[in-house]
Amino acid sequence: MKIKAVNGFKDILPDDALRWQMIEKTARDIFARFGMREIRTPVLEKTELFARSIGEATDIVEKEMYTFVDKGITMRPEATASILRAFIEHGLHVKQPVHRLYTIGPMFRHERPQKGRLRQFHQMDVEVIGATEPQVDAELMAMGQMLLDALGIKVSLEINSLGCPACRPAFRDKLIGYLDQHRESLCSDCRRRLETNPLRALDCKNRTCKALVQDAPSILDSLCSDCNDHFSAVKETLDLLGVSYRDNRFMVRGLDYYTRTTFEFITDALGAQAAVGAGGRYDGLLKQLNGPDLPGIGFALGMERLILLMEQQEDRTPPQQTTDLFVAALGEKAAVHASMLVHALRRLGLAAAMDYSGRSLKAQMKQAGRVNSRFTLIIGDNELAEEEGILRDMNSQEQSRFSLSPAVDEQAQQMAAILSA
RNA sequence: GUGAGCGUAGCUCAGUUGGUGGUAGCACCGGGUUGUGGCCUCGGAGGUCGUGGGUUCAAGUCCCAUCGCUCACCCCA
Repeated sequence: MKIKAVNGFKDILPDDALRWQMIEKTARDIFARFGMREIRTPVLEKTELFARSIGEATDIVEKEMYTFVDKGITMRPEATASILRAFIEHGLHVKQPVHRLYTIGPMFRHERPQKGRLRQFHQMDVEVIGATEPQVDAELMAMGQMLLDALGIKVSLEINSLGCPACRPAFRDKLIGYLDQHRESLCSDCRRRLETNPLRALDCKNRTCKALVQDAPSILDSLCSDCNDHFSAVKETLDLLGVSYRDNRFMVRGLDYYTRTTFEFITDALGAQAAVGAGGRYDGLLKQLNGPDLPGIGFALGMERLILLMEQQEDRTPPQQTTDLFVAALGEKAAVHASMLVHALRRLGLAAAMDYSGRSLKAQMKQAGRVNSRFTLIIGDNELAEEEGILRDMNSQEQSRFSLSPAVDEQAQQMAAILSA
């Protein structure tokens, strides 16, 4: 029986890794423009951290976590909790009033894998801690949009407000009242949600529930004046920044800690997985974790989903690794010269390669093409005798002579000059 | 946790109502070009048909089980 990767865990092979690097580079660059600084936290945390932040009654905590029961530790299902833990543990808040942080890495959830959903998946996660201003909410969404634009991914942005502890309970009661009236028409899931998390009935996909919910009381009508002002200011700022969005009063989030602003970047191109990025404000969460009473807001982008969309939507060809010079050597003496030259070139910062198997020139040329070599230097017995190799431009197919006579280091300098011209 | 579908070469896949010898393309190796990649052409190598059992004169093909994968529900990035 063959040993294979475990279900829901995927290898990222060399042909794909360059795309990952490109996405991460683009993200880091844009995050830096917004003053975000990287933080890296462990993938393992005390189980209690996630239970207390994400919420005991959420699906994630109830049945999706990879937990070492005997050790009381869990592989992170999301990044926010870990970042806040680190923030609190190291007392970062005393250094400055507002922290802008990001992290990129793997998350783990024990769900049934399907398109765009894995058990180990990767997120780019951004958190701003210590700022309550609605402009920050809008700025984060604008940043997300900027990144998605840079990657050539088309999505739409939907926003909502979930209110705060001052106004959400009243809405919750109103909603329960309404749903209870129509209890008979609700699907079995929603009848259960009525007890556990009535808000989630709002984005039920069942057709009759969907219709029913259209006439349900709207959270937006129940917001307290502070929350209402906040939400208005968020939208105003989005308008100012030229970020388009759509109100979606039915959008709720699967994590308990969200307050006020929530948002999702969604697509219809990924089957059941609509959200490629999502987040929101969590103003009471730090205090709840025994930290300072600071507001926070953040969001995460799903790397695998971004990649699926890019493969589907992109017009340009994916990046490929290239080689500056391939040296094709014929015979042992030539191979010795080649290996010294290749090493000297690498010392100078160039990507140089050769083949040690002593195969035919044709085979070596083929290899040069395979590694996307810009130039190939051919060294055979004739060339050694004349102390001049043949330098071939692989694109134009033009060939010229290259002196092999001075010291190897000087040849490398010469070559570097030619390659950078 | 629930439901459906699919497992043939490294990859993508043919395989007709069960009928002898398992396709092809891509990729790989070699020749045509005795020292020149991509294109062309010729050849080569590469398989326990997921695994186990059953039906049958005969199973890649039908049945059962099992393992694996995929998609969907739920939920989520």
